[in-house]
Amino acid sequence: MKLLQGKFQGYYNHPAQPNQNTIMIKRGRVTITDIARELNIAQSTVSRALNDHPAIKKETKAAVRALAEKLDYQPNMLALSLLRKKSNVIAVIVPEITSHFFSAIITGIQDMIADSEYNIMICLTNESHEEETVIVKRLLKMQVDGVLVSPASSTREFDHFRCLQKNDIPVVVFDRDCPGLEADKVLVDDYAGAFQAVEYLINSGCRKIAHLGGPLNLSTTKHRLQGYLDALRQANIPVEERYIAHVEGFSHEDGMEPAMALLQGPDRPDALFAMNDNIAISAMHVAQSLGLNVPDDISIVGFDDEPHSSFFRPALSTVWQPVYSLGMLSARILLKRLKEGEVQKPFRQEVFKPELVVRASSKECPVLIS
Amino acid sequence: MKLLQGKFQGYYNHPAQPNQNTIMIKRGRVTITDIARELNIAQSTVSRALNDHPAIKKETKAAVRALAEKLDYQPNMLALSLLRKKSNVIAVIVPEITSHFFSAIITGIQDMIADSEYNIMICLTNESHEEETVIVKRLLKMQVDGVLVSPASSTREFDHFRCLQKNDIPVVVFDRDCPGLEADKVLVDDYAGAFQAVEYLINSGCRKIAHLGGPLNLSTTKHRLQGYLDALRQANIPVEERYIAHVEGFSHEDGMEPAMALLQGPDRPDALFAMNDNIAISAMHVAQSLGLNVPDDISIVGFDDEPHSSFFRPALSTVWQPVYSLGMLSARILLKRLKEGEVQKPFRQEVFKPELVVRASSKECPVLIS
DNA sequence: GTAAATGATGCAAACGTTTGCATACGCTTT
DNA sequence: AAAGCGTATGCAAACGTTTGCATCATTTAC
Repeated sequence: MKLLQGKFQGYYNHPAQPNQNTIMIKRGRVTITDIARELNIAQSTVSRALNDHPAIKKETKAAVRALAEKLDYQPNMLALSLLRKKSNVIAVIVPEITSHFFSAIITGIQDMIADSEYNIMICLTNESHEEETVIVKRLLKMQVDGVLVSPASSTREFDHFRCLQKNDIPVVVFDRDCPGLEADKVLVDDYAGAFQAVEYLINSGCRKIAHLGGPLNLSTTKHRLQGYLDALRQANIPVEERYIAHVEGFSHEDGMEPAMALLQGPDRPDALFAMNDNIAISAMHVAQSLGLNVPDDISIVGFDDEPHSSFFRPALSTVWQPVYSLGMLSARILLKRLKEGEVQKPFRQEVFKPELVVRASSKECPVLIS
Repeated sequence: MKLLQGKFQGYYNHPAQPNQNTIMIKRGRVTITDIARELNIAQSTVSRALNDHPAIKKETKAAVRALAEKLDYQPNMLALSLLRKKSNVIAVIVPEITSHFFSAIITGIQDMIADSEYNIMICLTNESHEEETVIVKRLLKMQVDGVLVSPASSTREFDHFRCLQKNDIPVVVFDRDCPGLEADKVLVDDYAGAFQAVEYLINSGCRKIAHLGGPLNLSTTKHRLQGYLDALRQANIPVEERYIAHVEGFSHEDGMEPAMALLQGPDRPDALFAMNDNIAISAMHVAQSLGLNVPDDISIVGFDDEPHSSFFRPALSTVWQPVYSLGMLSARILLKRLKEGEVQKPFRQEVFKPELVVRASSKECPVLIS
């Protein structure tokens, strides 16, 4: 390997060198200049004709359009984006999309944005702060126009999002809050949802209520824990540390072990409030495999109300969240920001109310909650 | 409103006119030219310095890099894309993402593409042929480099995809086939999966086996139906028209009515093979609400093996599909095509084998299937 | 001591579009 | 006939990069 000798050679043969052959064959995309040449007129005339500029003669317009049609001309958005300094891309950063929760939010976003001028680019962080920052760097280079984000569970500081804002890219935070970050936010009142759920469990007669919670630095799960605690306090029920477990992830498997520990531990709880439906379901599964009756021996309530949750036996009581609307509103707010052109400081903060859905996995409640 | 008088005025004030004020304030993105000006050197030198070109002095490189760092310079990919005629964007066209099926495939695609040079753009068709064609038009304008697609259930002809190919954009079809379209394809042997499932039901003693199928122009559901039919034929069981229903959509709600019709009809079936887990689950729900015992009165088998399917009671027997691998492979094939630079005609067609997962919603089978 | 090689940098074109301004023509008005 | 105006078009700059070639100074070789 003659390394030093051919030092330059390899370099100058870099990807984009104008290899005549390739360029002639490859990428035969027809441009505005092609049409102009063919018709013996200026590019500018072609451009104006295609954009229906009033200063262009009818006949010219007709001729241009006919040829454009015939050659199947497609405008090159890249060129326009460069000129306009506007890529027409909105990025959506989410931890994952396999849960119904995030995929439904994204569907809401999509539907809102569908007939705007924008395209959406979905980015998955896999709950990793590191991947999140890498993604943000990329988006910056890509010159995205706006960003919708629900941070990874491992993210504790938000300088990368501030970096976006510093570059005049509006950021809208949804579902998972970024405390300390000044931005438009569309959140869910997780505290109220959890409080409502636990209050209901108490009213139905449960006293030993356990909680399977999530990562503590995540606003959503933190607030759910707080709602749980406050509901207990309000009813003068002492909080037992051993009734509170923190689950690592958000999927079924993650819930099994903690659920088993709780249910086999001393002084088994008579109710369980899980931080999401997946965990609730695996807890129910564990309970039933231990021979317990749900809800007679133990009431179980989840969070999210995934579409299949009503099909479990017993059907899962859970807290419904307006996922689709949440996506729609987040997108709408971002679109508005983009239209305004990043003036107007005051950030919006919208909070959706979740709603308890009582099904069969929890004991009936003699007292109606107002 | 003096319409004619000011005819031009309004037009010439179009969006991108160089409004001095706005341009000065807005979009203060620092460019390579800024760095060059600051350092009193040529743009080209800055560019080469940043790209570690060997012909640039160490000191120059250091100075450029230092300033780039200080000014937080971010390369503008739009400009590069225009120059290279390569947007570095791969589009993924799917009917929806709320089902675990497609979202898991997308996760596979993402993971494969994550540390390549490409970004992925996800596009939802909502099972609509029209939206699909609109999306393809957009992608063409955006100059995407490659497309992964699973067509909408209402799509019957594929000229829009051919249009992509005509523009040198490689297309990889996954899961749902596009018959007649010449392209790389990554599919699942739905026929074999269905055959296996129904053969198993027969071996377990069922004779009156019903099928809840999907849209007939969709390759996947068509093949599942065919597998069902052939398995019956192989066992010399006559095919009964009244045991076959076609479900409109793919979600729980869509399955309820057809399931009810089947189970309340004359000569109730003793087994049911559904085209997906959602439909299977709603059928199970209907059966149980009618007081039937699953699997003693009726065996139920689904398709997809969604993560929660083992948590139903009884746990759902179903046909597992390698969704994640399917996404990975599709993406890998596309990446390879992109690297090759669209030569080499022969298209690949990969077919994954699904696998029957027997759980409790179907009677045990005395004879082991080889 | 001159020719050739090497090292470091600059110039300018290219990618495809839009758009302010200039131009050219024909017509009316003074 | 000169000035003015409206209509239709062209010219060229701009967006931010990369890169082939030219340039210039310095060193090396003979």
